Amino acid sequence: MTLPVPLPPVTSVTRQLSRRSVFEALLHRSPISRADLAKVTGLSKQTMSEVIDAFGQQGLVRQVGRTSGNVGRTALLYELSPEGGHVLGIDLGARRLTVALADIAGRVLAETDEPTDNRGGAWALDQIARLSDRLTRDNHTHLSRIRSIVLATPGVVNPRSGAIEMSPNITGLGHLNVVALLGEKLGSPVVIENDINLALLGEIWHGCAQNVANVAFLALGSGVGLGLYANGQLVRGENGAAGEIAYLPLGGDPLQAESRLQGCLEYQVGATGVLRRYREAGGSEVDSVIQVFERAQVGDPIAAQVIGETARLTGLAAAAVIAMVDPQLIVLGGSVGARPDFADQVARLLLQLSPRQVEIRTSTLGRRAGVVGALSVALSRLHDAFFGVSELAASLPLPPPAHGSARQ
Amino acid sequence: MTLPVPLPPVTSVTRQLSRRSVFEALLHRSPISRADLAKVTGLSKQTMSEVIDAFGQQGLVRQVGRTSGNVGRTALLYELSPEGGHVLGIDLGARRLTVALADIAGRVLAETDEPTDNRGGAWALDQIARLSDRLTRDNHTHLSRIRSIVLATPGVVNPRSGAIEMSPNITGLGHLNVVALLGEKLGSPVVIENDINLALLGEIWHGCAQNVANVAFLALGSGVGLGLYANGQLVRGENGAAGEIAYLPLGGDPLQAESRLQGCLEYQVGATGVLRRYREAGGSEVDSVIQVFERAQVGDPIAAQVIGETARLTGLAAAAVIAMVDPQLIVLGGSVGARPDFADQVARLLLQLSPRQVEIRTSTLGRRAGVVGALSVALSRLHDAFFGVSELAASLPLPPPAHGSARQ
DNA sequence: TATTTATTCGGTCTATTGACGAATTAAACT
DNA sequence: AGTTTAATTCGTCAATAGACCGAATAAATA
Repeated sequence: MTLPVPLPPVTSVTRQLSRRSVFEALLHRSPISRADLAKVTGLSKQTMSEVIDAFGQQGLVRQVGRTSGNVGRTALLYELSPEGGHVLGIDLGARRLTVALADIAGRVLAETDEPTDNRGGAWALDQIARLSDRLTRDNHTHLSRIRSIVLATPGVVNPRSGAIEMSPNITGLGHLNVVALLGEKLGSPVVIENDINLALLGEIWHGCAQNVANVAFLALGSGVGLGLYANGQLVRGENGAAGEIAYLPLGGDPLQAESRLQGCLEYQVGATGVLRRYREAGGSEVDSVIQVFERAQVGDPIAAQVIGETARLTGLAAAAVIAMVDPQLIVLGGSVGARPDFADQVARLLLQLSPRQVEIRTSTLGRRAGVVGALSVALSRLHDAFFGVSELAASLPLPPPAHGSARQ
Repeated sequence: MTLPVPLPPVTSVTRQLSRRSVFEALLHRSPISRADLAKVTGLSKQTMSEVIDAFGQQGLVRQVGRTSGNVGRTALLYELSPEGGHVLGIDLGARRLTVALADIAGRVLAETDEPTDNRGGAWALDQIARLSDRLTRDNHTHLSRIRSIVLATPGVVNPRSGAIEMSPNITGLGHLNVVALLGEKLGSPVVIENDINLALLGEIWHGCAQNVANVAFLALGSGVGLGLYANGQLVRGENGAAGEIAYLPLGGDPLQAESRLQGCLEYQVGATGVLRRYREAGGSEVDSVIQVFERAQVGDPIAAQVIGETARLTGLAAAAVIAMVDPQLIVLGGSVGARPDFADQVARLLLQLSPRQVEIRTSTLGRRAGVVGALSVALSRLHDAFFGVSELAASLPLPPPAHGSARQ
């Protein structure tokens, strides 16, 4: 165990670009020799040796053996070292708290979960700190070596301040400065992101939506929500409220009191909505949507009808998503949405609802999607902190209109 | 008039970055002296002189006078030269063809229009070539000096191939390879983009949506369409069909034949839909939506009711946009949507439909929006061709999942 | 021996720094 | 008032450091 890895010293832009492309190659092709790295990146062998030396001194890279069997001198092989830094992904759900640990190379080292402390607020934050501390210690590292943390939480997360603006399911979280408190407890920069957005990114990184630039994630569980990924970027919206489709004006009168309170769509397809409709249609006593599904499977016609209506409304929401953002793929997730029988019904309806056919898949990561997505963002943030060129990547802004623009 | 400007010779990445930031400063602050440029860009005076010299030799920059009145030596002032290159924006509408000319600094030099050749197809392309040729000659330049052309057209434009996939309003355009044909006629690279997307970009550049990162443009005229701008980027969708909200399942039964043919929403709020509803409600003989508005203004209750219903459905569509992408601003455009009386009705309805209030504005560029947006894209493409750093991808791609990822 | 890897050396390109002359205004002095 | 001096700013020159590459060379191995 070496000393904590220092931040890389300031280098010139061009060296930083070289470092960046070497890092990227190491990320995707390790273990790899310096000669191969030079071929892949287009840099010279000379530059490569310099960069690898610097990486080695920072603990970013380690040697892992050498080639054999080929003609010519054997080559030393290198890979990213776990010493380079670790990241934490945390999914703070209303029922379950999950924490996962990965290293800078994106290797998921461990994952653990337990029921969320139902006293909420500060207790939940304490619980996060405890669980994170244990997870790191159990895996030969320590909180002080964590370089980036991302927290998944339900509710609207302001993309500028990081504040949680609506968190109906976890009590007393909206009033806390979670970023500051958790950052202090854990000793690393913390970023908060909406759980559905992170579930989407999870599916994109390790799940059923890999290598896709335009995806929508439609989550249906106790509530309803949407994650949008367009042009290879997460769409957060101006206030972080993109994807809050509870208020989509579908499935009922959007002006009636219930719609305005809970959201028109969620009033119908949210868990309480499904149970209400089952009850009102004369269904027998149940206390979870899962039970309605079970009833339907054993032949309860009322349950089947209620679920069919839920699928119809979900299909309408999916059709709206397709019409508006034209994704290549829609992933259905959440405790209800991820059920294959349910997804099949939605997909069948979509055949008639939308003129352009879009593939429908069910979430492959399930409950893990959020925490995996949190890891992916934490990892990206760590990489950008080391090798970011954010100020360069943007397109040139156009000049504002001049006052004397010609017309004819 | 000098010789055609040669492309800049290949330079190193770091010099290219310097050139880029000098160009950007010139774009936004000209006329400006070399000393000020050095301060603004952070480069040294020495480097600045080298870059400005190179720009001058390429014809990108010209001297425009000198400072006076200040203490110290006078400074020479520089600005981008029109010799640096011109761009064309073209809006090929079903009724009107508009062409506009700008120089590399974003100065709009001229704009002209005439009725679209209603024979469509190849005739329209010939007409574009004629009008473009005339516009450039009338403004002391020539087609051969045009470096970038963007064409606005109704219909779905495939973002990868540039092919026009659905163009209901202009006959015989879908079967032509417009990019190749027009590029050959005009002698410059041509890019095609959906007219509503470009109208949105026009409002962002020179209209009512400046300095906003998340905007939606809701166009209501003969048809209905949407342009989305999120994270400072246009959302095109996987097939370029983002914003094709004709098929949004609002305002009627999305499964009925008419909805599946024309789109559920457009069947109601498109021009033919409005006229049909007015006729079915017993309204007197009219042949344009404008006339229905005029009737309503002089007290025709049926016309008022029909327009109110149109506004209600437009409000529902806007509410759906707000719920899904959370824009900071919605711009209403198109011959119907841009009417202030109509927009007021929509805005009033939105107060009740959406829990979060979003500003509504009407298009300030009107019919010019498309061509202005085309200019802005043409300009951005020219800038990127000169100073692009596209190979420096914005974010490092994460590694794909390894096979042996840990769990516990 | 042929081939591949890794290192060393020299050359080029770019950017920065500090010094300097040129040009101009402000202030001081006769 | 007119002239001289100081201060300030602009742009260039020369020297230097960082980074890259290519060629030559040494090392290792089938």
